[in-house]
Amino acid sequence: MTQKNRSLTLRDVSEASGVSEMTVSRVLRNRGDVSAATRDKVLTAAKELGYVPNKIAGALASQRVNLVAVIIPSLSNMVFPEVLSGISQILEDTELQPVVGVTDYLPEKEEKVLYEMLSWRPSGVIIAGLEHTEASRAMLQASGIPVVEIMDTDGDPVDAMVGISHRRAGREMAAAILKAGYKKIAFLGTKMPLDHRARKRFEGFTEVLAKSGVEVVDREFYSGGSALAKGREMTEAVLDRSPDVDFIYYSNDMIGAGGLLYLLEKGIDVPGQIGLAGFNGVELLQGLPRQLATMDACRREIGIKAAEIIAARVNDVEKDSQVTLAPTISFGDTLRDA
Amino acid sequence: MTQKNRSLTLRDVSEASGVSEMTVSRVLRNRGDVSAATRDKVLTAAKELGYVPNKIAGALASQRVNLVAVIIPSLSNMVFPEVLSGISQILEDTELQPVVGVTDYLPEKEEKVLYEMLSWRPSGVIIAGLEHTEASRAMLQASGIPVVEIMDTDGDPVDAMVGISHRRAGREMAAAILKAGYKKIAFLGTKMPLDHRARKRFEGFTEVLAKSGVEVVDREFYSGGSALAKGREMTEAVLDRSPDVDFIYYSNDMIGAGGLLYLLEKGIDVPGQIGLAGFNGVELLQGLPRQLATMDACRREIGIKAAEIIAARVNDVEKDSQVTLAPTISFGDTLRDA
DNA sequence: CGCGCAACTGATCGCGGTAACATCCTTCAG
DNA sequence: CTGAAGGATGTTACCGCGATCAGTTGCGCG
Repeated sequence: MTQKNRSLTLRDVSEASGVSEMTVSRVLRNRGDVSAATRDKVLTAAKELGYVPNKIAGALASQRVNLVAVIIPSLSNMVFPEVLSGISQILEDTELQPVVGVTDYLPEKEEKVLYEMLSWRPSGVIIAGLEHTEASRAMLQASGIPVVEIMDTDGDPVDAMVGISHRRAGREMAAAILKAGYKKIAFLGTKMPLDHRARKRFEGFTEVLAKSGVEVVDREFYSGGSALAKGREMTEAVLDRSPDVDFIYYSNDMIGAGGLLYLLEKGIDVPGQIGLAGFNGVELLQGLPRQLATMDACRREIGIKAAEIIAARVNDVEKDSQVTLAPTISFGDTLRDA
Repeated sequence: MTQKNRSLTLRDVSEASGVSEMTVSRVLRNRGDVSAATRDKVLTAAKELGYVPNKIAGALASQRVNLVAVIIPSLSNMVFPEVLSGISQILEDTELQPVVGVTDYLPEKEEKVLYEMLSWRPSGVIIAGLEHTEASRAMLQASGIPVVEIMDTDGDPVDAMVGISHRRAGREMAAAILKAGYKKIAFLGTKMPLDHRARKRFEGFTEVLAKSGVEVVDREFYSGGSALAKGREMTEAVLDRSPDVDFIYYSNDMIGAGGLLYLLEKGIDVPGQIGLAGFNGVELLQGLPRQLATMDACRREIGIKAAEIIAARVNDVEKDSQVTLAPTISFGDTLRDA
């Protein structure tokens, strides 16, 4: 209520409470010895004025910024908010705070976002993926702060790395599908150049199929739009084109769910006539008529581990910095369990 | 590659390029006149060193921080990422940058997050809802920066406000349901004290029903878990308890979708025997066997308008600062269109 | 030929804090 | 009674940058 337009400073509080700025600073940060009496005086004055410390000045003076940059491709993907929640959970017990940047899967935007973030001198960086522009890698390298690359472990990290092997995830799914006796396998996914992890899953997938002399009989890619609807459309398109398909592997659960709903509506026997599998294990989809076969991507766990590494490093503790989690396959009701 | 551990400053670049720090600063910010020759020298040196400007120092010196605090309850709700995307879209064309804080629907956490954000002296605040703690309102008030409260317009804003009237949304849905001839209406929603907007929709909803002498015959609330599965469970529970229900109003589309899937499985005639409606109009759900009746919450639009207000205010342009958008009902396939 | 102006560059100061050190009291053991 | 130890506070010197103002140069023009 008592506000001109110049924002308050320590000096205002110090004048209001009759002590030096330094003492106010000490009180507000709970640092050093301050008598109970002055502490109260200061606290009261600060509250009365509605003083909010200026972290900009504080950070500059102390050379410490308790922010962790978290750089992810998208927020609407469901996957990343879960990673974030793992990160937040851990950081909540520290003085660190996550700050999120979104790249829309664009390397140049990633570079821009990273630059922007680094210019705030965060205490650490958590960044999705191992593929970055030359410049981005250089910045990360040069930043001198802990960097954790997450989600994926198929490649060389700049520093630390936490994730799963998407190639292996693809391989395992392929193996499970073959073991269950499916032969005419189709793949439906996102446009790939953008999404390295989906690409790697596909590579692992085809690799194992190839070893058994099997080839993907059909494939279709989408971008944009409602994933559920796209899954439906693409499934229809594929069945139209290749009626003898007996398995469809989707690059994510959402389009898989669309496909599942479509097939059930058509009265097709799942998993008898056609088997299905997705990827991610999104909790959101529990509640479908059938449980889609999928593979958990350990999203929360990845966030947790990554945050732990950063938190440890910030306190100069070394932590195991190459963590490969093992995704587990869940057969659900759409993949015959061999 | 050439990195000890002390981070680079303007001085390093200035020494490397043989000009003053001030000139380097000008080049890097594209401000003032600098000859092409020196500009190149500086840019080269900066790139070679991998210099990233320190915004902390810059912000302190210039008293300008190009951040907009965006405070929302949750990221996993689907609704908020969409608002965010509207905000980003607008801010991308300015020098402003959104920074997101999440409150988990907890007023105390909101207060903490707000405090934290304000301590970075952002240029503006976009915050979900009109209900805040006393202290939060005071902080917003005292901050002296533009504040836009979003999503909801049933109440008094601290400053600007963009959203829809959730009471009205509830009223309109109730009217449509009554008009279609449904009489035995149940409500399924989230635990309410946390979510004021859901509460207001419910209030508006019952208000209109009451005017026609109709009362909600059953209700059920949930929290946590997979919304789809919860919708399924709750719907089952309600039908068990009140078999004569002929309409179910869900507080969000996700649980509505769960209910829809459940009813279809049970072979119940929708919307003949039982009608359904949700809220939000989430694009994600296109692709369900039937299109759920719903009401668009104008999420993207809200983000856009809010960001526009902030952007205008930052440039000292006044903008219409109380925007009430009109949600439109979409009958889909689960509500008889009277 | 010198003045005025534009184009460019540099020096100084201070943004709002904090680290580190200095100072002033107490208190209490010897 | 003295001095060491330590608690409570103040003083000083930056942190890295940008606003401001003060040069410096070159050039057109009267």
